[in-house]
Order: sequence, then C-alpha cells, then structure tokens
Amino acid sequence: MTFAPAEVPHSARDRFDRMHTILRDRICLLDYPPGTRLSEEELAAEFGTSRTPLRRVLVRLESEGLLQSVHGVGTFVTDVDIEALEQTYQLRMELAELLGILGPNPPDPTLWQRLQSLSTEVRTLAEHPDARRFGELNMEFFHEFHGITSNLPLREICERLFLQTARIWLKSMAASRIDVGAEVRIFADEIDEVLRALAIGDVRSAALIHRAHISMSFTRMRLAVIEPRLQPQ
Amino acid sequence: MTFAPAEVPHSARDRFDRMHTILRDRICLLDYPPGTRLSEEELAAEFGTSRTPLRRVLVRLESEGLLQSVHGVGTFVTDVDIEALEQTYQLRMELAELLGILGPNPPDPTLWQRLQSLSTEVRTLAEHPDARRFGELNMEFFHEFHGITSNLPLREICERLFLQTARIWLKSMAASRIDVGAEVRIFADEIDEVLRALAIGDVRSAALIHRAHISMSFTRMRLAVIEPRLQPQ
DNA sequence: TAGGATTTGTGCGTATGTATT
DNA sequence: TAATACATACGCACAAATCCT
Repeated sequence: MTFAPAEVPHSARDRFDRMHTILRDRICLLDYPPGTRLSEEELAAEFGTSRTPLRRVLVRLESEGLLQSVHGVGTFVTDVDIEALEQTYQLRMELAELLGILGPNPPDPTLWQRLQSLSTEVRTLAEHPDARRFGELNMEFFHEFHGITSNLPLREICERLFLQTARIWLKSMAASRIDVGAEVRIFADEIDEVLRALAIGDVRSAALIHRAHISMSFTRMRLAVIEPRLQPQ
Repeated sequence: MTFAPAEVPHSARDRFDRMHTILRDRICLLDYPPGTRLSEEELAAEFGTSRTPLRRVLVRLESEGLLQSVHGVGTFVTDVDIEALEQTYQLRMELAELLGILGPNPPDPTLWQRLQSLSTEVRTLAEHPDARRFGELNMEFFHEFHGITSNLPLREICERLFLQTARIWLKSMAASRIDVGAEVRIFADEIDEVLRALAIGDVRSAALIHRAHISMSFTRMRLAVIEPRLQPQ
C-alpha cells in the first residue's frame, strides 16, 4: 500500500492558473490601475519563475482585453473609454436577462449558503466601507450568481465581460465623489432582493433584478463621470 | 525626398496574426479535424520561426477553446459533445437576435457589395458543391454579417462562438449523409432573404432571419447525427 | 516494472524595436 | 541625427511529463 500524500499541486497548469488569477484580480481591483506598465522581469522574480511562463500568462490576459503588449515599449493595463464601456454595459444587461432564461438553474444548498454569507459580509462592510474590499465582494458575487444558469458558454461570457468592466467602475468611483458607503448599501440590497427571488425558485426574476442593478450602476457612474460638476463638492 | 516603399509588414504582431488566422481557419475548416495532434516543431518549421512565437499562437487558440495542450503529450484540436454544442447554439440564437437590437447598423456600400458578391459565389458553389469551400464562404458571411451591429463586444462574442461551432457542424455534415448541395442552396436562400431585409433597412428582420437559420441548421444537424438510421441509406 | 522516445514546459542569452538624450 | 538605455520578441538547449515497449 502506498500513501496518497495530499501534495501541493504545482503542475505547469496550476502555476499558470495561479499567476493568471492573481494578476487578473490585481488588474480588476486597481492594484494595477489602467495605464500601469507591468515589468515582466519583476513579476517573474515575484513568482519565482523565468519570464517564459509568465509571458504565457500575459498573452492570455492580453487576449482577455486586460493587457496590451507593445514591442520595445512595455506591457500596459488597458483603459476603456466611456463609449466602449456603454456598449459593454448594454450587452451585459441583455446577457443578464438571458441568465434567467437559458437553462435556469435554482441554486443548490452550497451556492445558497455562499450567497447568504456574501450578504452578511456586504452588510458588515457597509459599516466600514472600503473600495477594494467592495470590489472583491462584487467579483465574488458576480461569479457565484452566474451559477443560476446551466449554460456554460453564457456563464463564461458574462464573467469575461464583467471582468472587463469591473476596474473601470471601481476607478470611476475613486475618481468622482461617489459615496462608496452608499454603493455598498445598494449592493447589499441587490443581494437580498436576488436572494428573495431565488428563495421561491424564481430565477427569472432574480436575473431581472440583477439586470436592473447593472443598468443603474452604469447610470450612476455616467452621471458622476460625465457631469461631475453637478455633484456636490 | 525618400521613397515610401510599400514594404510587406512583418512585425511581430503581423506574424502573430498571420499564424493565428491560418491555424484558426485550418481548425475551423477541418484541415485539422477534432482530435488531431499539432506538432509545434513541424508548424514552427512551416512558418519559418522557432517554437517560441508559435507557442504564443497556440496559447491564444487554447484560450479561444480550439486547442488543448497537455504537458508531455501534445497539443490537440478540441472536440465538442452534442450537449455542449446545444448550449452554444441556444446562446448563439439569442445573440443573433441581439445583433438586430443593439446598435443596429445598416450596411454601408462596401459591406452591401461584399454580401451581394457572397450571394453570387454561393450560387455558383451550388452547381458544384464542396464542403470546404462551403465552410469558407460560411465563415466569410458570418464575419461580414456581424457588421450589422455597431456593438463591438457583441460582434466579437458572436464571432468567437461561431468559430467554436463551425467545425463541428462541418464535421457532422461529412459524417452523416447530409446533402451538401442542399445545404448550400439553403445557405444561398438565407443570404438572399437577409439581403432583402437589409435592402429596406430592416436590420431587425435580417437578424431574425439569421437566427431562424442558425436554429434550423442545428436541428437538421441533430436529426442527422442522433438519428442517422432514420435517414435513407 | 523499468527505460527510452517523444512532447510540452522552462531558463537564459541575444536580437529587435522604441523612446529619450 | 546618432547613441544609449531598456523593453518585448526570439531561438535554442535542457528539464519534466507522458506513453509505449
């Protein structure tokens, strides 16, 4: 008989996924704001590898629209202008509605519990608002919420588009005078409304509530960014 | 005064795009059927480069779902089972409808002319049906048709999902006893119907016609693949 | 069970492109 | 305009993983 040691997996695939997730989250949570140059050498050193496997990750992030490499110049975190962002938001709204239509998938106990604990965490955050923590919880909620559809391609696309817009939304909140505390409370309310719909198995309504909140968050952002002078200073 | 020679552009970016397009088309047109192992060494030799830049292209194709690399084993063209395919088709149908809703974009003269010449080419092909040429024209038509929306993210996603399913559809046509000639004629009719809608600026109807044809082609495929015994031999 | 053949993954030196002085 | 600094892109040798004999 041989032991089956719970070895830490560090195959090439695992190392790739780990670096990819870490860098993706740093970009989406504004640890690397748009325009930041990423040093291949520094990152390779941080992860304890050579530049070769790191560059694989950068190629992937570039194909996901989060980075852009320019020969001889550098690798930069992409920015998104307001018009392109509006197109993405309009599409995300339609896709959010589809989440409740294509293969509606009432949450299993595990997902249900995770959503409820997220609700609690967001309520807790509301007492001491923090933009980065808000971004983290927002990412987690979107990820879990996409589980309401059993349609995998739809899930992946919603995830992809969310990750493309998350940092711009966070950035606009930091740049304008949007009240983070107010946004956190609105977010907490969204989760509770969604949970209320899911509790009775009404996946379609949960999706519509979600769609409405995507729409409203973009509207608030546009008002704050385009007409900042209308906001009290 | 210096000459501005129309040099062939062969920057790193161009070389990448060229290799990517060539390999992508070979996969989607069944030059490399699902399951085929791609040799990094052979392909690098064919393109006259080392494995390094070629591997960049393979990473990209893997992120697009067309390839899968396994350490020590090889890089393989992915296959898609019928359930996953159905999910993708259902999503593609909904997105096709969105093409006519989000930023409807009546074709400019260039696009119009291109679609008309495609119609002619498909009619010509109907006389001497050929599966690969059919695949090529089909790819071109989808690519051009996506120009009816000004919503770029939607365009990219439709393109991406189409490229993921194209080869499976071609493969099922080759495997079963679907009449390629009949499919070509149906395709020609679809193009003409779409053109009829676009001629009067009715982008929404063009999108609905397109959606209907996506749906019907999947239905025909499912009937031929799942119940081949019902087909005359 | 072991070992060799083959394939992808990695490390590193060098080439090439860009911006600045 | 030329030279220098520094970034990404590339080529190659080797390591690691898998498969088959």
